[in-house]
Amino acid sequence: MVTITDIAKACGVSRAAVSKALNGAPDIAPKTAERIREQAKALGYLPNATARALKVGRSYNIGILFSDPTGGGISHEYFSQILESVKSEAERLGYDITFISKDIGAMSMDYYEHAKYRNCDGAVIASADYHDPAIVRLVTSEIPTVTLDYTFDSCTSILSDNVRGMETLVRYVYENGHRKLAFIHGEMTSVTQKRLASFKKTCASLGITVPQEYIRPAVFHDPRSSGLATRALLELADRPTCIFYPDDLSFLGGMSELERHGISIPKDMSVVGYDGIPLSQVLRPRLTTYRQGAEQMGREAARLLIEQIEHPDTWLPQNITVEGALLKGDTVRSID
Amino acid sequence: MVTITDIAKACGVSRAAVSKALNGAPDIAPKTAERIREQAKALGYLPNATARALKVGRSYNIGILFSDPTGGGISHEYFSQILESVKSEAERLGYDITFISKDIGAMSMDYYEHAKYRNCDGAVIASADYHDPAIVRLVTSEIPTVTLDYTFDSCTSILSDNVRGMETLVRYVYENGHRKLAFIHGEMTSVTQKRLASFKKTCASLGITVPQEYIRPAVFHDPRSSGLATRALLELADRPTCIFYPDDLSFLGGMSELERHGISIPKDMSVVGYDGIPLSQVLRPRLTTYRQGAEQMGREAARLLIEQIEHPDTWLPQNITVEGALLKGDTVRSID
DNA sequence: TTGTATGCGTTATCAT
DNA sequence: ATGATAACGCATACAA
Repeated sequence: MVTITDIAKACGVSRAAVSKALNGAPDIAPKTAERIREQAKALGYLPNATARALKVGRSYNIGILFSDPTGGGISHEYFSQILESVKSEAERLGYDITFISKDIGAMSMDYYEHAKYRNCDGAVIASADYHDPAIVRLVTSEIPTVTLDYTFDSCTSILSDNVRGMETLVRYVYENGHRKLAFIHGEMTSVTQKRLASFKKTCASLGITVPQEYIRPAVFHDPRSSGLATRALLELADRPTCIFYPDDLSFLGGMSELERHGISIPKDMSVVGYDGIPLSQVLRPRLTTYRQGAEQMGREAARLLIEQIEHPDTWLPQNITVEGALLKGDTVRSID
Repeated sequence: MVTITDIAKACGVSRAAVSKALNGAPDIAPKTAERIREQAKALGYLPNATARALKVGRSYNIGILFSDPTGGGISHEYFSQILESVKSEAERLGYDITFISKDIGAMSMDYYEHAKYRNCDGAVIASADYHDPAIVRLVTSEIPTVTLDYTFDSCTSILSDNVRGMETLVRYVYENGHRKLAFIHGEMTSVTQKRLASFKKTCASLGITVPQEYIRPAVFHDPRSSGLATRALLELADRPTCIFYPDDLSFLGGMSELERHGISIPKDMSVVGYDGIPLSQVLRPRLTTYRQGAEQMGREAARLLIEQIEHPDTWLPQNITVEGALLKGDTVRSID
């Protein structure tokens, strides 16, 4: 491994001079700096992030925390997209990203401890359970954090516009003549609460009454549970004309259940999803859904986190809402 | 930040004693060690991975490299699954993972340089293009590496059993009476070469002749290109009875194209996919496909990489093939 | 059994 | 403009 000491020797200068030249310090003679840089390149010098981090107290590394109790958090397309965009934006700004988890090897640590252990300059958090004390500890620590889809006081958050998204979907369905809307929701997270509240509120403002039995619980990203909820809805004496699913993937469970009953989409039943993942627009019929701006959310999360890291003095917590867009698709039929 | 120096002071011992006690060194009095550990916990001490890494030359951090020229590498379910399993196995063994990429911030580096910069103890590589000189440089460097779905000399690799997988699919289709098999393949990677060769070989051994026009190029994970390939197949005077798709996701493109032509699956056309991602079994009809053992591949990759890192002396490169399994699904019709 | 001294690679402070 | 030196937090060879 070639270090600044090697370069210093080769150039006949001190290590300090090399460090300055390589970091573009002003108090170094231009031609000397040039000579040093050439020599560094010639020797194949690479800065050592570890040594630098130890010295300057900044690792240029940000932690990313995906916590999903149902396992495989990363493998949901919505999360993957966020991860990918956080990653590329962070890299663009000179930061690497490392996953943060509990219990690394033999040592048992919580998220905060893990982040400290790795000297993360900050952390992006995407969690299904923001009540987890370990998450709260990290968020309320001195480590700069940005949360996704949940707001803590004094912590920047990036929010999907769940309220408007759901309102947009309900209105679209309403405009197509539907008055009997059923809603299958995910676990009772804050996201679900927002969507459910928006669903009810929008229905109310449109003069639609939603019977209690039209609201069914299921599990996010779990087609089976949404399939069961669908079956329950189909067993009702007075069936809905349109079913809202917790997310696009969950719709697939409903789809097969409907098919099993010989019910055609959208001829006999209209449906809408949520998320707008690429998959939803590849299906036939294309799913009517609401696209969350996952890439933009990830990008903003990385950008704001790094801004906070680099300018802690002028920083104020922000709650940014990223707008999505209605994807009309073909699964909502216009009825009279 | 509380360091071993603080603990040393609080306990009235030297920093060395603290270090030894915390690392369970044998040459320290049990009761002293106990006292030190208690004090460490009381003070909320956390080891500093950066300082330790600088000292011992090991970062307990492994790099993971996903390179997919078509962008968003992580967001394909197959890759996500591998990432998730590499991550959890590595963490179980005491390692964190960091993404490695080109061009981090202002500095332009290749993969090798990035890995060195971060002092990665090793790297897991999943690439679509193993001819990329930057990848070759990393693989042939002194950094321990494990490759997925590609074999380099003197480098451990984890391979999906593409040859057997394709053979299994062909035989299954054959047993269901099909003799006119079309094959839509992805980009000409080594994976594609193996699958294509296995397809042709198995067909030959079963006495099936595959006309040139039954072999169509497309792009992995790109439903549109597979849709176009499907259309081309449908325009043939002598249509195939079964179409092989490059992967499960690509099948969706074919599905909508078939539907557009009023062709029902599997009544009028049989199809098979590849990958066996969860999605494929949620679709109706369930896709006939071959499941690659993504979780197992990731786990093995992490396990073998860390074994190599920790026992470089007794280590030999291995090429491990992870077996998959036929998912029969419902998209291959039995014909006479 | 415990402590002292040293160095990992870098940067920052302070002389020169 | 340049260099000597110390320090970041830790682990280890060696001395006591």
